[in-house]
Amino acid sequence: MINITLPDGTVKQVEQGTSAMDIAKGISEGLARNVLAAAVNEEVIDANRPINEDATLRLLTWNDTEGKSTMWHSSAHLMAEALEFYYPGIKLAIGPPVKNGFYYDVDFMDYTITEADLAKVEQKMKELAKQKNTFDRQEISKSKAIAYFKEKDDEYKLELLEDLEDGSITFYTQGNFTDLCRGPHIPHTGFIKAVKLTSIAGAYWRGDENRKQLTRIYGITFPKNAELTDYLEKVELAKARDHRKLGKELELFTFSQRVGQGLPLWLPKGAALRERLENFLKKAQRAGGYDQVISPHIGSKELYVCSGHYAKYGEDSFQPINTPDENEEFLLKPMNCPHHCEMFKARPRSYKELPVRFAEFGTVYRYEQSGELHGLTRVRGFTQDDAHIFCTQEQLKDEFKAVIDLILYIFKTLSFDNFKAQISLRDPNNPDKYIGEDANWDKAEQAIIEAAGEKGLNTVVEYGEAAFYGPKLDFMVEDALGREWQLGTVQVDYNLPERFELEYVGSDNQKHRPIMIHRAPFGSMERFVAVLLEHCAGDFPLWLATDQVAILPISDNYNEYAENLLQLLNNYDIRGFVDDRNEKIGKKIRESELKKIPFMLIIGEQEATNNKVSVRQRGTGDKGVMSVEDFANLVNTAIENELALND
RNA sequence: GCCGAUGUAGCUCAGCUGGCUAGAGCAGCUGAUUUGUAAUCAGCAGGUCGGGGGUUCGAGUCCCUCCAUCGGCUCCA
Repeated sequence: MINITLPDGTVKQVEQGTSAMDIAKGISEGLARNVLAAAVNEEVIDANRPINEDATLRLLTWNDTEGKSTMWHSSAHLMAEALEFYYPGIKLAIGPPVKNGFYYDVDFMDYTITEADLAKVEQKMKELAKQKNTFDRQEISKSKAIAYFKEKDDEYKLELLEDLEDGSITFYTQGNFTDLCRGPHIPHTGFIKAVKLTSIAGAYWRGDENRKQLTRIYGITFPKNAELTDYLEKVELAKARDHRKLGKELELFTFSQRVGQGLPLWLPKGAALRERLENFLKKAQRAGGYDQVISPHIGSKELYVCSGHYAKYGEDSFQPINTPDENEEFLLKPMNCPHHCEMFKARPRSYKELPVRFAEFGTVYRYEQSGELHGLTRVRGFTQDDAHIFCTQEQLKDEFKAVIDLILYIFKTLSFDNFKAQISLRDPNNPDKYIGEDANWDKAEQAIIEAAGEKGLNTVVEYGEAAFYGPKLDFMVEDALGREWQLGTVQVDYNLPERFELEYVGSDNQKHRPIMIHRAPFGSMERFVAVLLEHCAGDFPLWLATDQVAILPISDNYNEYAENLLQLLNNYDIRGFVDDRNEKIGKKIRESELKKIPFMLIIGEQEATNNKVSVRQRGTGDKGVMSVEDFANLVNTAIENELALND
């Protein structure tokens, strides 16, 4: 007999070799019908595998993320089976579960498959699912596994097998389909009730653009049809908050083929929004001891040769601009750091003035691959809320922590609660990607890890995500469709100070090399506005709203009173406009709501006579009649609350 | 850059298997209406159907090519 400990602490004694499914049946048949897999000692395995020793057990259902991914993994196998039915002889690469569903990478050989073909594959999957075929696990020797895939002529599986140890190789079979797979899988295909194949994309074998491009088919499955319907509705709702759609509707920005792809045009309302964000950050930076600087949009090629950027990115950048004079070459500024280094060098520096903090809303230009461009989140010309801090080794950690505080303040003010703090370190397997001394890298990585730890940040570490000149702490936020974007970033750099031979005179009257911190709390104005737009679905907080109030006269008899009101409100620093069109009040209200204006003032006979305003709030409706002063206080108090640091 | 898809008026869309002067709603303009918490009515104007080339008696519709956009991959100083 063995002891099985359940999550609630109860211990069940069962025969050795009992499966999680047997235990589930012992608890209730209903539960057993929902068990997709099992976490035995926190290792996720097939629910029908025997348990041979004392263990903790969690029965995994659709409500567990592991349950979902097990189902999606099995769904990838099911899709592969359906694909082999229609396209015999195709070669299968890998088919894992992902965040929302699964995919399978397939070499379709001479077949062509388009999105129109997906419907029949879906149908086949449903048909196969109904057969309730079990997923049968089989341990197999490496030589037999190789023989199987040689027979099948699948070079991808054979390549995967090269990396696997004999004795650890398993096959899973359901229906007519057998795949090399570690598992686990759901008990049988019947759990899959709803199927949606979402898209076809190209994907390089093993993520390497020099290798063959395979066809990736994405899909998602559910245990109930209703859940699929819900999911599709959610996706539609998410699309409604897409910043590209909202940006157009709210007239914040636009693009023009004639101007060029990836080059955003900020319209008046968008420019005003940006300005408010910039002023907000500038104020916080002034308090933090930063000095604003300004540098030009181009720089001599020599500058970037010195910084090392030219060697790294020169070929893949906008190419140098040549002047009428020979041998003069300038590059569009791809980053601000080299300029700031030259500013630091403008005169000798004393330890007494460190840290020096140069801040600049610096517009930079990068030649992003055309397929990479994406709304405002990935563009070719963008403005970084950049700053470079030059400090001593002793000051590094405190400076780093102050930057983290600044970023958290901004995120908090804008209610970005769901961010991920990612520490990006070197890829230990790929040291050639990076420049600079190993010792400096070690120091810099250590400083980031410590500072993040001391600030109590909940971080994840990603190896290989560092910049080529130094490690980073990045703040990632998801967009409406769940894609992650890097916003705020802090980077420690020992490299540029070396390359630019930056120096300060210490208290010992000796020359020392400062350390540099690159940081951008927003990341870039473009990407930040994009993510902010999707975050608030265009309902900006009051302090950021383009127009905070729409004054809506009931007829043009009250236009004059409305204009006077606007003047009054302007004196209270409240932004707004009078909708003096010859339209009915219902229409004016509707349009103000659609334009997401936070407050509406309805002005008619009563208000004009009593010198009052009738207040309507976006989304919530009529707030009653009040004096102009009371309304102004209402607005300004709300703004103060939005901007208050409440910790 | 690569794979797949899409591109019709400022916006959202219709236009069947190629066949008369390409339609609608909203927005715009003109006029009427003077209005009380999510769309007043009427009229007018607006499109080289993304660009170029081809097939055809005839192309928004079929083919080629380029451009842009969308979903991914790769990349992201």
